[in-house]
Amino acid sequence: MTEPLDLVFSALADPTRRAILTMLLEDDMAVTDVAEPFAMSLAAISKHLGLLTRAGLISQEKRGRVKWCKLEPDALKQASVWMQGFGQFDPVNLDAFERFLEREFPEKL
Amino acid sequence: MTEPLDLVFSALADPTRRAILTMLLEDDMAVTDVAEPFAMSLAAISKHLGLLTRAGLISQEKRGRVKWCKLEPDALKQASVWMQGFGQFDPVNLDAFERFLEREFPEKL
DNA sequence: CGAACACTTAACCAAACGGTTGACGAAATT
DNA sequence: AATTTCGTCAACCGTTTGGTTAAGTGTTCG
Repeated sequence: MTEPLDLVFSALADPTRRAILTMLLEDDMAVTDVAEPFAMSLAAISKHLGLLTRAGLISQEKRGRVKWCKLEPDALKQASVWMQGFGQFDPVNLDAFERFLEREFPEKL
Repeated sequence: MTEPLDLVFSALADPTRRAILTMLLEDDMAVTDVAEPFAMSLAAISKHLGLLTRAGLISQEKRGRVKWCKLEPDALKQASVWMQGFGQFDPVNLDAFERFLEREFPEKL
């Protein structure tokens, strides 16, 4: 019953997890390094990373004894598309943007 | 400690609440009408609406004995902006879009 | 006035969440 | 071989969440 959007949005609902994602924007990181700035146990961070992985927002790959965490921003795409459905996020004007699309990228439509 | 983004994302994490928002996209609705399609009590829906209101995603105005629910899509904006920070959601090309903005709406930049 | 309608609130419940500590396994170092 | 490092797992704990039912508050209508 648990849809992908449920996983993604509830993953994003926690400030620690959003901070982790922001950190991973810079570069891939080991679990220990992800945990370092936070005032909580490594086990807690490990759980957060597990949740982010289940949501598809990051991937984890073990090389040697260190497990690398990698941002998977594509997982945000579906959530972003859902929100776009509510419109009005365009900084300017949707009609003008559509005209722009037709003019500049007719092959993508 | 609870930031606005926490409220918005956790509000969006529930499929019932997302469905309610989608319904309100059509038109403003009374609480009873919002509850009608769902297989749960009116009290449960009332709680969901309270949460959506606290998150700023809807507003409620009582006229007579019926309380009208209105979508407030602006509350999604900050969340949308946060996600945009992870890039790659632009359907086309961000650079081209920025050039478009400068050309079409120089006064907004 | 009294009854029906539109909601909200309170009390309760099971399950999930966010954190802890402690034990553990697997890889690297010495 | 022994030890340290990296990370997960299990058990536990208090709080929050998503639902229930039942009672209560207004508001409208007959």
